[in-house]
Amino acid sequence: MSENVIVRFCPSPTGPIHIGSVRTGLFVWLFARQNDGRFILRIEDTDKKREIEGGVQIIKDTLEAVRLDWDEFALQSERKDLHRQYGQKLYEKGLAYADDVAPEEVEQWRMDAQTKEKPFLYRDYITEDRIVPWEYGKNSLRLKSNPKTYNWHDEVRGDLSAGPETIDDLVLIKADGLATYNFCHIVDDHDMGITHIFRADEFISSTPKYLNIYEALEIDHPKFVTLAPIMAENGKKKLGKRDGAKDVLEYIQDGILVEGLLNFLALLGWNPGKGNNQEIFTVDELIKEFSIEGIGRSGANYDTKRLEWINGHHIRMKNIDELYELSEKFWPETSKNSTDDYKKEVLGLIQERLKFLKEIPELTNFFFEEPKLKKEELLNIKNLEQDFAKELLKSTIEELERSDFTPEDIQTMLNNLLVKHETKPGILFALIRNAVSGAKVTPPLAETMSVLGKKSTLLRLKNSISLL
RNA sequence: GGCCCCAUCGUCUAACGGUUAGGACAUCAGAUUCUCAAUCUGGCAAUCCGGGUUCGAUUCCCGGUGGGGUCACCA
Repeated sequence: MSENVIVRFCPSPTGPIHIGSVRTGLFVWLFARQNDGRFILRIEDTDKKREIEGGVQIIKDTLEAVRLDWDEFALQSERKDLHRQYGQKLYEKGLAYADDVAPEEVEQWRMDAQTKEKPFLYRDYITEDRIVPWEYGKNSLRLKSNPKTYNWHDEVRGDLSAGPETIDDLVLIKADGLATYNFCHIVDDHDMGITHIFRADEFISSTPKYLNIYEALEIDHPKFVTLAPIMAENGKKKLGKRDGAKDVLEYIQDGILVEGLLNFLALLGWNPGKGNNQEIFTVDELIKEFSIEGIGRSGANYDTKRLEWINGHHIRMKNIDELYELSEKFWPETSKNSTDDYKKEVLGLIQERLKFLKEIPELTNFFFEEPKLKKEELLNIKNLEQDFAKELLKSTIEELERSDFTPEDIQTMLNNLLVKHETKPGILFALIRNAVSGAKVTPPLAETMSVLGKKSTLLRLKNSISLL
């Protein structure tokens, strides 16, 4: 693409960041990195009523957690003098005005429009005599709009247009002296030299209003790149905070890898196209392959199963040392006295069946703690007689005492036992699995016992005999 | 309600007028000397409806339907 790509991601500090926002951030970031451009994190904090304590930090923490690094940071509220200057310019040109209509009255106008089943347009209600001199910080400044049909081009949606009925006299600078998003994003984008605006679907309908402002300001607008919304799982609603949209940090806390999450999000609304069926991407591959042409038009449903499948791939792509490092916070309490080497071996056994790291405790607990078995649980195997079970366990112990406990050797001995007792793996292996792990689900037996070690394995086998 | 956007298997999507409509997730079988997973093989499964344009429409146009968005001194 072009050389001097400058793009921005603009969350507002109103709470946890959900995946819809991060998806937008990811696309912006990928585009910047791909084009050796500049990625600006600009916090839209001009609504002080909605801002929450620590909101800015949450945004920074979240982006850091998913490794979207920014080249420049800005707080929009600190740029209010610039916004004021631009507002002043419009005011002097007669393209903006202040009025003294009270919020309550505006609310009445709105109700009136609603009763008439018409869209509420401020310009239909404001009258000349209500206009007053603009006093910055005391009253608000509104655009004197120029209602007409606007046509524009969107990099994803193509040619779009909307008629004059969508144009209105919106507030540019609020009575508190801070600009509205509608105004200051335009000023800041222009001032920062933004080349592409990535944003979601819901901004299409306000774009004509923005075009009106660009025109009044006599400046060009960046290229528009519209992203389709992400819909809530199972639902047809746009994914929002109230629809159970999860805080992105929660995914990380559940042990979804950053690579997995970004891979998943990238594929929600983008694909390499051209018959390219690749599903699993590293971050570097995403940077390389990403393209605006590959961005889809229609909304995508968020699908947990797919996220887990993708994440499983990324888990398996890690070598054991990397994965072990990532797994640090996920081990069960019972493992605290175990060595790193032992835990690494355990991890190696479960790596390929892990979808996210929070599953580690349930899959590994028996490696660290002796099973507390009841007799019925031990014998809960089809057609298994107690006496035969006892015989099998005794025989298993005798064999394994002579083993060097490599998985291969254990497997050989297990096979011998099958022949010797004329039984099936479904019975013998299930019995041993019960005795050794107390778990219904484990990695393959021989490997499990090998990692567990000779001493521990034999002890557990003996303990289970004493139950019978 | 006005305006705007969107529409292919249950889900994510490919096919930029000509394909037996492809892939993936999920699901269902089978294989892998045992469970679970991974892997492999196979099955099920879609062009919202109606009109055009065209020799030919998933693809282009119009209308409907459905879904989403928007109409704040929120972003």
